[in-house]
Amino acid sequence: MAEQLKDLADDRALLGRTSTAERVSDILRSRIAEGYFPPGTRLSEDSIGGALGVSRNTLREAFRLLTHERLLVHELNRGVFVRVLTVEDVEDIYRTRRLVECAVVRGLGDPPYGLDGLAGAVEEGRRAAREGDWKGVGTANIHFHRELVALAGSERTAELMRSVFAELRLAFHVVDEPQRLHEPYIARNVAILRALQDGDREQAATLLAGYLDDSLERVVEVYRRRVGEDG
Amino acid sequence: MAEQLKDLADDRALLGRTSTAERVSDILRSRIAEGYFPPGTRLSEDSIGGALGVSRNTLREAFRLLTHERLLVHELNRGVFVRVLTVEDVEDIYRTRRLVECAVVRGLGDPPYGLDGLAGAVEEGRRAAREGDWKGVGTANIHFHRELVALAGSERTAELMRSVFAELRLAFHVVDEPQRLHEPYIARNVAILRALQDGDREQAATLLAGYLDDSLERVVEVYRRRVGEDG
DNA sequence: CGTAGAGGATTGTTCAACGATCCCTCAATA
DNA sequence: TATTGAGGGATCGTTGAACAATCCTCTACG
Repeated sequence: MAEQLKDLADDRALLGRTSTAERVSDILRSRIAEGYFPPGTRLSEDSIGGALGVSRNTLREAFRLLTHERLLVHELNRGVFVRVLTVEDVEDIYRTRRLVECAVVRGLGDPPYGLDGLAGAVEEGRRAAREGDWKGVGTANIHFHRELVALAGSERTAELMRSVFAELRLAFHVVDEPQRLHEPYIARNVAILRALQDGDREQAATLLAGYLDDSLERVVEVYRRRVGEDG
Repeated sequence: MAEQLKDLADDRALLGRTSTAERVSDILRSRIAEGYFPPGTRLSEDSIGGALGVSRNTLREAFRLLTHERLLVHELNRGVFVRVLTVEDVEDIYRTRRLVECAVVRGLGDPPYGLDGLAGAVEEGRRAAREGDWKGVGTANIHFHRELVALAGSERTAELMRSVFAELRLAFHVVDEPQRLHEPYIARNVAILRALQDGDREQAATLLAGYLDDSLERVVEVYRRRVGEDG
């Protein structure tokens, strides 16, 4: 009986998630992720609310959710806009990634670790690369690093990094050269995974730091050309 | 001229931030932080909205802001409550702190560092202790660690930890033995500061890790007695 | 003593309205 | 020509009200 009650309690989370605002924010989030709403786009309450058939209040709640995820920015009396990352934002994202991801790797206990998720993300990336789906490679890459952070076993840390990765996607979308951006890192993810499988945390952390530095450099280089102003 | 325009641009951030919902959430946030609304308190829409003279819609928007910050929990059809942390929450908070704070210290470049903020927080704690203001000691302690995180120079990391520290304050209010909780750590903060002044990052990180482990143990020990259920 | 049900109170959601603010346009002026 | 200022239209911010859904309490009954 206690077991069944526990299962029901788990399902409850699914039920409670039936909020209209959350569904709206899910829709908008994927629209933003796929580039349907490019960075800088203004999201009007009237037009979007009308198109989706939800009230302004509900829509504003959805906006607030996405604003908290830093995907939208809110300007008083002007509305919400899809975030346009500055170069400084990108640098801060990588600064945070380097800090947290390397700390996660170095802070792992003794092996073996649960590396199934990481291995799955690597495989996902290789498959996408074979099919020439470079955006898919980028997504798999983000999955890899999300799984990496999950190894720390901290809900709060995982949530922070989830939002950081979502932001990073905004930058990728501005750059829009997915192959050049993501292809080189498939092999490096494999190397990191291998180091972890060998239980060599220090080596994995070193590889990871190098990876992040290179990736930042590459993103920023293209990014500067794209966004006119500095940041 | 360009200089002056830059200064003005900095001030602009101050101008823009005036939304009723945000001001309300500021008020509630500090009320919660100071313990005026202890964990578990239900925040009624009618009474609070009436007392503050804002409409239900606006108040609900403020509630949502604080819910996103994890200071309130929302129960469907029952209202919002000041969050009651579980033991697991406390453990995850300290897991995150240990990960991030130690990584910040280890990741510092070469000395000297800008340690004025840290030194100020230490002094603030000592002064509060002299006056027997143990809650003030706790506040100063949080300031110390906030300044520590600020050394990383990452806006995102700082914001994450700000919210983590705000959560932690909820736990302190439940425990409500401020002297026993905070007094032992004044000296340890001094030691950490001294290690940093000497440029010995590794020593500082070790002290910090020990500090956090002890603090967690102490909080959890008292916390288990306070909250009836497990967590 | 335990349970079912009625009633009151509170929240969930939407809508309409009004004031405030911003943006754009256009004319006036130096 | 470039700058300033006024006006109009659009959008946002906030409120108040309305009604449905849900929860809590208390009563009545077996």
